[in-house]
Amino acid sequence: MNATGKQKKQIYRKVSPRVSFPQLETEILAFWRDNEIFEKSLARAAEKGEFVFYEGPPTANGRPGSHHVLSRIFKDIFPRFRTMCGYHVPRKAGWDTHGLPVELEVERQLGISGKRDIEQVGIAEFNRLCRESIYRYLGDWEKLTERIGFWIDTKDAYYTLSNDYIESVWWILKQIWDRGLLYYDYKVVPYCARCGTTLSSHEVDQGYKTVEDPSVYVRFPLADEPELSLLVWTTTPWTLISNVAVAISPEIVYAEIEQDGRRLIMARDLVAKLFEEEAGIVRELSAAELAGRSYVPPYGFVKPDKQAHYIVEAEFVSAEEGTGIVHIAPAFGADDMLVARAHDLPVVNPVDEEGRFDNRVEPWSGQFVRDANEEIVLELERRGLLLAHVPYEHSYPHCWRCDTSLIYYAKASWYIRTTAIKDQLLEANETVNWRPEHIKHGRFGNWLENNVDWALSRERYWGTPLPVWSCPEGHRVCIGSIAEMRKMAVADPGEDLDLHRPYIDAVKLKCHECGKEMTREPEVIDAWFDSGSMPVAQWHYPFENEELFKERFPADFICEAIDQTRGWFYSLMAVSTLLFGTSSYRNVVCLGHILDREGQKMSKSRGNVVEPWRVLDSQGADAFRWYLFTVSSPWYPRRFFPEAIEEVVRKFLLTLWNTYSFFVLYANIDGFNPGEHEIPVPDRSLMDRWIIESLGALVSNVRDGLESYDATASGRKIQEFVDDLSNWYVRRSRRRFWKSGENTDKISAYLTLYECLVTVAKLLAPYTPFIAEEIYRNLVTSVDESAPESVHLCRFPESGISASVLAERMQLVRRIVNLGRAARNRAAVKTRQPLPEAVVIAGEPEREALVGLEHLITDELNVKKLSYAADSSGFFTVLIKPNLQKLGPRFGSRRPQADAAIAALDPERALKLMQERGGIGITVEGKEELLSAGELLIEKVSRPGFVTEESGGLAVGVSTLVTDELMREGLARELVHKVQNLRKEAGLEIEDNITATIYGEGQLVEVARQFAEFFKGETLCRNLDFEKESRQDAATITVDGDSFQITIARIS
RNA sequence: GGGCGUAUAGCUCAGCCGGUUAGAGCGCAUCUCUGAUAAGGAUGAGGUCCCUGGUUCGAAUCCAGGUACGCCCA
Repeated sequence: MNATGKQKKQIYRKVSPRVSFPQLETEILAFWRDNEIFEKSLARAAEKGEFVFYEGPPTANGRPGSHHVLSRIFKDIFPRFRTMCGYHVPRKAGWDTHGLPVELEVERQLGISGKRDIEQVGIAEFNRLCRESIYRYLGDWEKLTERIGFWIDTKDAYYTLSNDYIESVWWILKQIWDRGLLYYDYKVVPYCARCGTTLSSHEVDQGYKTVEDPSVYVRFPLADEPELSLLVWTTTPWTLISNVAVAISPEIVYAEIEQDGRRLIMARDLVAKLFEEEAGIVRELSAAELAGRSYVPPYGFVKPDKQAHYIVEAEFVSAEEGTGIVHIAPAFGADDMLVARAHDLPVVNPVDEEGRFDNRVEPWSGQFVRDANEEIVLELERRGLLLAHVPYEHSYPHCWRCDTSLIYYAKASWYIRTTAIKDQLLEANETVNWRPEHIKHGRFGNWLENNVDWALSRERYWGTPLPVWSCPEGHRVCIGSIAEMRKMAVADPGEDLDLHRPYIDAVKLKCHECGKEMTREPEVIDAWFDSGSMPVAQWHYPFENEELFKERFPADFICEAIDQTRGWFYSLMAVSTLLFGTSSYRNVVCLGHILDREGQKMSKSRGNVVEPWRVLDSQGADAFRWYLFTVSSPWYPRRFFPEAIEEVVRKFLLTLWNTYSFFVLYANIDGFNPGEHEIPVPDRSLMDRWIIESLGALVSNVRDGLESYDATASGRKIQEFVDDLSNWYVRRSRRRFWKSGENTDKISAYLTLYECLVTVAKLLAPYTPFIAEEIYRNLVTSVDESAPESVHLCRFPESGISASVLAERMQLVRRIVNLGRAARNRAAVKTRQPLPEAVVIAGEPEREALVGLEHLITDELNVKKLSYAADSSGFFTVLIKPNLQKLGPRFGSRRPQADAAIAALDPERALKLMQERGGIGITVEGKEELLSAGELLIEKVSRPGFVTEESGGLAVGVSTLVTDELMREGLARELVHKVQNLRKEAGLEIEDNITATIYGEGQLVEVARQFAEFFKGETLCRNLDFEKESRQDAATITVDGDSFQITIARIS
């Protein structure tokens, strides 16, 4: 019996209700590390086989931020869950180490900018610094990864910069080459002629400015009908020199017009826009009539090597502005290049890499193209080809480094013909389970539908070198392995060759066809190809690990943020589809972004990034994780700021913690060991059965949720359960733990609470692995030596509980309690003051549902008895309302009249009729209509003498009659309450016994005498004495103006 | 410019199929309970359900067009 205070050995480690989660987590981390728990979870027999996870390699090119925490914990939770379900879930880490961001970081660090600068530094040195730069932040990443509890094997990580990795990538490229899908061609890119460099779209975005360009309307006479001209519009006159065709749209109607004695062709709908007065339309022409006709080009500096200068049809031509006839210069426009490809047009490019006309363009040779615009316009005018010339203001990109206006320029690069496997890609996508679903046929599906060939090469330095060598004769070879390269090498490159530039560039091969020396093509490849190759390259397949690769392909689960749809999600799928014709992943969780408090994207430049360590050090990883898992659906963008996490700590983690510490406190006092007792659930109280059933429902819910990759809904369910457990089960069961002696009811309560806590710990293990471990270890491993040493080595709970009506019954109890409390509040009577009666106004079904649960209501409301009033007549005001859900469909547009007829009924009479005859007639637009019971809603309220609260058809009245006896009992409870506070203030332990002496006289002392036994039982008081004299050094207790003095002392 | 997503209380979010008085938590005010609790309960203040139009007896919900923000593409 706890009240005796006899000392027993503490079974469980004492738990302070005050806890520092960050400190606790540090201890748990040490436990995991020292005992190799992660390794053990991997080493266990996998009953259910492999569950394959692929780590999308982060670029460790800067410090990790809060958004990385988001993706990394989602990468963690599902593998943890699957592991607990009996799968073997290897988690190989990986690092994306190549690419432009790394180079830019090094450029910044060196204070240089651009390719010329880099080459001045030297590629060897530059790449050495790139390599260094990657490793600089790796430690930060590993530290954060461990701290947030992301279990991934960083010791066995793959690095995209390793020779093994590169060799696998080469092998993949060779497969693609052998199928003829790797080719070299022109692509039009934004280009800064001054810096001599291509700009990425991101860089282009940074440099848009509003500028004024000449916009010209130029005549292109038809070859076989020179007096009739096509009217062409352009804002880049300098590109006219490279014209090879004009494009028209099949959607547009064209017209021949006569203007100032000239006959012109242009889009009919633009005629009025271009010429202020109505121009003379001679006739209309369809695109089909025009297509294929030849015209006289404006310039003949460069002779095209293919058929050119005729009219083609293209979808992109619009009738928004211009003339509906678009001049095509494939070297200087992306759309133009597409048209050129489609029609096998020549690419004419008389512009050098510095943006100047070459010597073929005699008049302007050596001049920067945009600077030549003005003279070109004048020259056109002299020849009578210029029809109009108007300044045109528009937004145009400039180089963010040097402010030079960019040109679009055809650069040759290497492509993978992904368009050839588009159908396979679409098929592969069908096999993937996307979360959220809309990505599949939305963003990602659309992207696949609009697939264009993969621009693979980059004229850069720090990346996987393109394994293509060529000889002066134009023979080319793609190398698929180091061995192959060795065999063809002119001079053996040595064993420890770094496959990066510049070392690989020095390797020369001997051409199989002509015997001449082959040099490597200078490009490196897109870093996305590296990461997309990871299913193969992480294993150095096919050079080794064949078994491993086969076992771990494809992935069951991957997870990244939404910006990866065109990034890793695509590159991963494209590479595996190219190689094997299938997707490399089955399930993918696509996360939204983390925004700041204002809904703006977090970025370094805005300075609104929340540093993850700030959260981890003050609130801990579990809090961070729980917040991110449960605050909203992970695929929505979510606003985030550190204070938001405080709520999670208070609301969830501390509630759980206090429930746990409550259990440990009492279980230690009672020496409760679950292994020593067995009480079948059906033999326990309704309260116990209720919470066990709720737990069972929770288990199935969480299982279902995690199986379908939804952590949020089930996380919220856990939170609700913990709230119920703490604020209803424990709250209502507290006296059962406190009761003296050992009895079935008390043991039932312990067993029940124990089972709830242990199960919740297991359910939480994937979510909040730290607190779950703490609770599990203290509650389970302390009493069961055969239990797994870590919650993460346990099996995830299974639900064997079938649904019953108990949940609904308890729900009813809680609704009644809520109404009763509301009523008390309204009557302004404290809960400590007992009241004679609460009346539940409800029907027979409710009455039956409450059998066996009444004590919960009387206890909670502090009333002497619970009674029922089923028959409401005479006690209530009755209200009737139309049931719109039923009457809407029935009456349709006549419903307002029906509403009016119902409103005109006498509610009392209507209720009576309804009860007696089951129906009531009304008149709607002169027609008799019979309403049945379900078609009206009936509400009842209030009863004289009681304070009544009503909600949702249920009402509870509380009698406010306080008799003298009840008042004295209320005072007694006040006394107990005050003395309990004294005990607390005196620092007494919960199980300490005391003696007490009361000094003084008056009503309050009389109450104490009358309720002495009650008082002694509640306060663990062995001896209560009374003295008449008051004593000034004692504590004073005052209730309602009456007071006495009291001293208490602990019995040792 | 195009595609996809998001918008509900001061804040973070629920709201299924169209239905009656649009909810929860936090925060604020007042009251209250408690020998586990940093907790719990009650009441109150707080809403242009982003805007406009449409469908419907009835729209936060469905449709169309817009606005703002985010991502991707051009």
